Amino acid sequence: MPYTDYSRIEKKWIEFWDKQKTFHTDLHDFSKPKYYVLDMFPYPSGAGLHVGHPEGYTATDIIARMKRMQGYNVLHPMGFDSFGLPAEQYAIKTGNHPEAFTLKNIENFTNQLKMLGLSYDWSQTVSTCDPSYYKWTQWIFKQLCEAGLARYVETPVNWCEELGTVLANDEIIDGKSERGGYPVVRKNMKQWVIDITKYADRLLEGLDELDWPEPSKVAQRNWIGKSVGAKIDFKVDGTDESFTVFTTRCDTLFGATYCVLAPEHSIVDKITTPAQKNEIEAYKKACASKSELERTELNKDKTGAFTGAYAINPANGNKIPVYISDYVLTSYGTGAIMAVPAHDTRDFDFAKKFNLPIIPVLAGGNVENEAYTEDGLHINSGFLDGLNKQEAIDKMIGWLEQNKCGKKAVSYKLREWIFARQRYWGEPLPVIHLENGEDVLLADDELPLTLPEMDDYKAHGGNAPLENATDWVNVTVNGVKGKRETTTMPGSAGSSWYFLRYCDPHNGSVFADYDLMKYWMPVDFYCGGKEHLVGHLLYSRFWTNFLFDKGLVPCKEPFKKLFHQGMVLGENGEKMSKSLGNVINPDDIVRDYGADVLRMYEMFMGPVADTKPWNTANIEGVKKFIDRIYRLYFESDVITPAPNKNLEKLYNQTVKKVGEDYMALKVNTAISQMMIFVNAVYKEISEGKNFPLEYAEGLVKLLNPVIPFITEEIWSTVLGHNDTIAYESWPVFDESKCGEDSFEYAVQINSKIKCKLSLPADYGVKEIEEAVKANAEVAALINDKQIKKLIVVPKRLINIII
RNA sequence: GCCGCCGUGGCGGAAUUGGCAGACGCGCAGGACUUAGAAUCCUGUCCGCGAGGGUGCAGGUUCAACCCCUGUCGGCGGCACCA
Repeated sequence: MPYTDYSRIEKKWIEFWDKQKTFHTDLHDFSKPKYYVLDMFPYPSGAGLHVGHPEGYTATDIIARMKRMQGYNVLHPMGFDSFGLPAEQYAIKTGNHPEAFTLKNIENFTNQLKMLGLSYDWSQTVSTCDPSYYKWTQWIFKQLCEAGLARYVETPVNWCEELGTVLANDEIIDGKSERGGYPVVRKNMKQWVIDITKYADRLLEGLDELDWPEPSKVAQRNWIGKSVGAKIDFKVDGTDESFTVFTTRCDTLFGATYCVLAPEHSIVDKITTPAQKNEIEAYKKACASKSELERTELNKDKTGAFTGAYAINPANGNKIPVYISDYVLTSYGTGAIMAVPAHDTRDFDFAKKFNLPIIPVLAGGNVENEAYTEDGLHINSGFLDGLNKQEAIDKMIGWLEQNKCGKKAVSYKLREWIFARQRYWGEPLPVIHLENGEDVLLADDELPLTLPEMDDYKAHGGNAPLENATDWVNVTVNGVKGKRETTTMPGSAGSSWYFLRYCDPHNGSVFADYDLMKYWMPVDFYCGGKEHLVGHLLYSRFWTNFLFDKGLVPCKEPFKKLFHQGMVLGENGEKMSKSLGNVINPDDIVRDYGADVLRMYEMFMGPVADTKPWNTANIEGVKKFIDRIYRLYFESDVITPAPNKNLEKLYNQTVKKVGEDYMALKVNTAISQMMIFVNAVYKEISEGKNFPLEYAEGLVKLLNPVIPFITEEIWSTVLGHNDTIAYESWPVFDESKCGEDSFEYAVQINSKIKCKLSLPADYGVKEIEEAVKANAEVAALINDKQIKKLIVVPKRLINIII
């Protein structure tokens, strides 16, 4: 059966597209409106593609193909986020270079992607581990250094002994490393950080103008975590020392009955009284050795130690004790809090444990057994008594500023971006630490700083693997001896600007030409998983904003419209995983059914945005539909130029719906509409009618974005065209031919459907009312009851209340 | 604990966003073609014999609720002492 063997057709068109450079984008051609549609580039893992990849890639491919046909200049590139831990682990295990392994995987991925008929321009691809690419990653890092945003500082980090590296927060799950599940501890280390918090407000404001899913905006806002409050200074009684706390509820200051400092707070040693010294030291030690896991596990039970010092509550002059506790974090606010146990659950727990006074300052609760965290008018609060929350906050801020012991302040959850990994397989930082204590950046013409060849990729002790490359590490700058920085950049470095590089991927003198970016940026449609919301998507926005400020990029925001494809679950409704044995390999599906079937099936499963289970049985249904299309064109001779009025309306409706649904990535309903149309064509044929050439060509064009192989084959073989269908003009519809002439109204009596009534579609309310009243069937149903109300909605329904 | 998403036939999913619930497909049943099967082509298919009842459950708003509101149960994802 010829129509079940699509592999010949698919092979033919892959070669054709390659040879003809069908999908090559001339980046310098500004003659048409542009459309930049981008997938988040993959990490080229050794396992190859899984079925989740083709879902997102087919979705964007549909948009790219449609936009080309609609006359846009389309940039639809693909590349590889190719630095990363798996290649390094492979290198450690086998002693081979991670690059060779990575390049092999990239080749494999590329072949798999080509096999799927994705219309990427493979001559303009990008790979983050390519020195000609990471040269510019290093260059951008330099710009960040020069702007004072990248700094070499002592910071607490998540250290994983087993992996021998620092991990980002999102690489830790339940206090263990995401990879391998090894324990992670906190440790102070001197390393490179980038202060993304300087851009926190910009990143917050920028969200407003973006066409992103609202939940994704919410997630970024929460991650940035801006809180507006006040900083309040507390003097330490009997000393010249003081510390500052951050609070969002300065109005509860009268209820602050003690203060708590983070154990790492710099003032702790200065204020601790001799009598408390041992206790404080012991507690600090205990905290330092606590792993991330222990900290999270113990979050119910409060611990702490008394410094022996007292602070003065500026509102009422009361002497209140100062404690240290690890429930106060150095990394947020000022690392010190005023505790208001009456109205904060954590403070309440701590106060109960250490027997500290609890004074309610908000009316309405009972603070005997738990903190009262609702709102209430102020009590026990001097000049704030009787005020509500906002009034009291405003008044207190005024009072603090007047008395010079505090001021309005903002705090963010967003932390500095730790820009260093103790790994080999990443971009080297272009920095030399000189013996004289100076740190120097490499000159532009010394970039890229490439990775040295090594025999041993494993880290030893707490050192980065690059420490082993002594020839590379030890350098002399103007007679001064120095050592290269041996940590490398995190994975998210290279992926924070790759979308810019696609505008000009081969440029050797600048990361991307400004005019090219001016034309192509921003990305019009960006598709990728939700898991990158707070990492990659935030860092990319930050870098683009930064480069915009430097005048190097023409737009602040890189991704105008964002779309998340949903996850594809296994057939049992659970996440696909090797251990559950429910992994579907796309290669197998392509081999057994063909790429068109895989593409269409993945689109027909449900809306691209939804999480949905795989269902092999349903593939058969899609295959049948494609077979049906094949037979319609190849085995029937009903395609003639003559018009066929019977199909006119449905054809126009189909063109309209398919275009709309593709853009919204509700491809499933677009496909079902085309099934309806094909069914109607078959019906015409069975009645001896023809399939008009215009509609036959239109349908092939509508189908092409989803099933490019078979439609190219039909376009050339059956419809006799010499060139690719890819740039043929998109079918147009006539709105006036989409509507029905008549509408079948459901007639409800007391909101229950009783009968149907067919009326002309252009009838207004008045005409419908008259027709209803005149209708005998309706009259019989009403009997002779009184009509209390008559609700008529044209093209919807009729409801008669009696 | 907090934030976000989702609950519709035997299954994947539709429903013009407040207007005939179940489009389209799978599966199933019946028929045609066939010596027979496969493939293909028709027809039927939410439950109930029926009046009716149905969108996780219980309420509410409305002439009208899968859709909006309140509460509740269940599943998924993210964050986690953020002052």
